[in-house]
Amino acid sequence: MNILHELRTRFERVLSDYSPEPAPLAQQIRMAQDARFGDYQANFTMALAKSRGANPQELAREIAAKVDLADLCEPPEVAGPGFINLRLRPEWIVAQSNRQARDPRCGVDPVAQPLKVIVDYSSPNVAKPMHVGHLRSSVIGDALYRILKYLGHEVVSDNHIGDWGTQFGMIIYGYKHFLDQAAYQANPVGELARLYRLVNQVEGYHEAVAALPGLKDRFAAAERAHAAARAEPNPTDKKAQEQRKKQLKQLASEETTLRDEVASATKKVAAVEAAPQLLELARRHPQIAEEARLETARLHSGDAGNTRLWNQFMPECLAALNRMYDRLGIRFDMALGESHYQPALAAVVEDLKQKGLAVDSDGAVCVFIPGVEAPFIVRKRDGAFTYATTDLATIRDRVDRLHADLVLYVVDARQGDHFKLLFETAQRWGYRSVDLRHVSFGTILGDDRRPYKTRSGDVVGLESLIDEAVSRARRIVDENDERKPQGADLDDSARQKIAEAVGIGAIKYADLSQNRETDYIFSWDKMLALTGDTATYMQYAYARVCGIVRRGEIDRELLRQGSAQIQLEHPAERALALQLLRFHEALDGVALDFRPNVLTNWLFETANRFSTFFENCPVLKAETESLKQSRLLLADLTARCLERGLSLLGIETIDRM
RNA sequence: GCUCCCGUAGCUCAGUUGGAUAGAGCAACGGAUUUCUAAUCCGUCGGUCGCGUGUUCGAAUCACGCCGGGAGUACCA
Repeated sequence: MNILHELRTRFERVLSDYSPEPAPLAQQIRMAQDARFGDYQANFTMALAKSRGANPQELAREIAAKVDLADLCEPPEVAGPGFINLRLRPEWIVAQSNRQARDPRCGVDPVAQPLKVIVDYSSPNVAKPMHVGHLRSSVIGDALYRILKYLGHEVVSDNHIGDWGTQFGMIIYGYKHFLDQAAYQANPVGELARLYRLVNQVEGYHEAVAALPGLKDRFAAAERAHAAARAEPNPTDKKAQEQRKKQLKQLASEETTLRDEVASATKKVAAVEAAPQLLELARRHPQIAEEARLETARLHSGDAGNTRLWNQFMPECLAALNRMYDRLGIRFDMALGESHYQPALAAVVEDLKQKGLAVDSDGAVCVFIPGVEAPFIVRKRDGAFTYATTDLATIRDRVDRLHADLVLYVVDARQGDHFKLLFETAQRWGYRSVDLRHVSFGTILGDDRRPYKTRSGDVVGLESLIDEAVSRARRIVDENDERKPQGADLDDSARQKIAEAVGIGAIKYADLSQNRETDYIFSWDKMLALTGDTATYMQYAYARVCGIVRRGEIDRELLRQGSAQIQLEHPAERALALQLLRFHEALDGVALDFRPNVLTNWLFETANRFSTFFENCPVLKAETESLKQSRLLLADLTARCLERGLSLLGIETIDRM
């Protein structure tokens, strides 16, 4: 039961007498912002009265009198300029709560018309170890997958892994020239990662050496230009002053950018020159970038040796990825990587050309979208396909074969331009019925608020992030357990299990609780915080219910099957029960714009209200047996909703902590 | 140059397609434990919602213009 939805439906029936478009008006029924205004409020009368030239308060009273709400609300009140305030009837809340307490789905009815949804997320490059940058896509995507599925949609998760790109050529080149056989035997993926980094570093070295003189010249020129502009007298005219200020700023920013580039290139060169072995290696492989590209090209054209290497590397790489996903509790229904679509790419380009969508330009094959300057390159000058081509082939497959209604791409906001072009091209190509959505999220920034760059060297690996989170959690678990008044009651394995759930939950929650659009500042303390608005708080509330149940030796299953009835006398009980009834609302809220933080908000509020209930309403020592049963049922329902809600975010619960 | 995003309390952020007196967490300070887990609860302090103009009954939210920060922008994905 979605209360909000129910109220809107009831109002809509009346509103159709007032407007040909009652739905948008009914949308203006909201949860009340202030408890004094009741539980829900209708805000549409002011706008409606305006368009009809009526008095809003009179209109509000008129509509309020017509709406059939008697079973679920107290008589509506009109307040202020024409708000209709709605307060739910206690009996109605009680009846709904009792129903919800017995409902295995926690009061969430499946959607009437399920959609076929494909959620595309995580998409790491198999050649490189996963790092914090992959976290957001993986965690947000997994949560959306679970939530949409729970709402009743037919959802498929797909890990569109990068297993066919330039990086593979680099690994193959590294494998052929720099392999440490013993290290590869011991830890294949670790050695491949080392090879990737090595090739990347040497490539970067040559690039930097080649670019440095030019960069230095440009930097010096920028410095001179900036100095010269500064030396000029300040004009007296106000407009000219502003213009000068702007110009100076621009020159300063150019200077800074070039200074950074020089510094970065110098650093790359210095790093290699500081290590004689590296330098020697670089000298022996002057064409490394070009050679690595050739290895990629050979792989793509079916070269037997490189294909054999690819087949040799892939299982190891995938196994390493899966170990990480296992630990994070993330699973995919399919993992169709770039290589999977390789055979289909030529046909995509041909088709685009035939339909007149793609044209030759500077030797490349591009789609041009009117109004957009940048081309959408589906085939490079050297004949290779790009990720644009792969993405188009993927859409074709997802629509033609999988019959997708909706495809979510959970990808960094910086790829917004790519998706804009991709979706536009797909439409023109004929894929109009499918809803393609870029579920974008903010960039991970460093502590200095500057974008967190993968190649900066200071990459925080996902593995070490998780280890750190778990060990921090373990320390808290130990401390807390030993401080218990009755004495510690957890053995080592129990503590470790709790630490895993709490630590990993903390990481996920930190990501999910933030509006996905905003940039994310990477901070150990924030990501691993275990007090306040964190997963731990919800897990703790859950564990407290389990504590009550344990202490009272209650069989929760039997409790639900029994005849106990929820009664809501104390304000804390009412507040909690009403909050629990809004579970469905919260999930619908997530689905509306694919924002998991709507669910984290709900969970936090729920745990909050439970804590208040816990302080004020003794359960096992309730005054009467029926009150005890009522509170047990309410606590059980709270636990089930918390457990369900957290699990929809991919966060585990533990019975004691 | 063009396109896009961001600017809310000391810090990190919410703010549900415009609603009533802008909310949390952290930090600071003060309380609460003979009572089901104090990883908690209750309270205090803290804000020209970057600035300005406009749209209207009503703006943190919408439009336009500034200021400040960031991202993307032809063959990497």
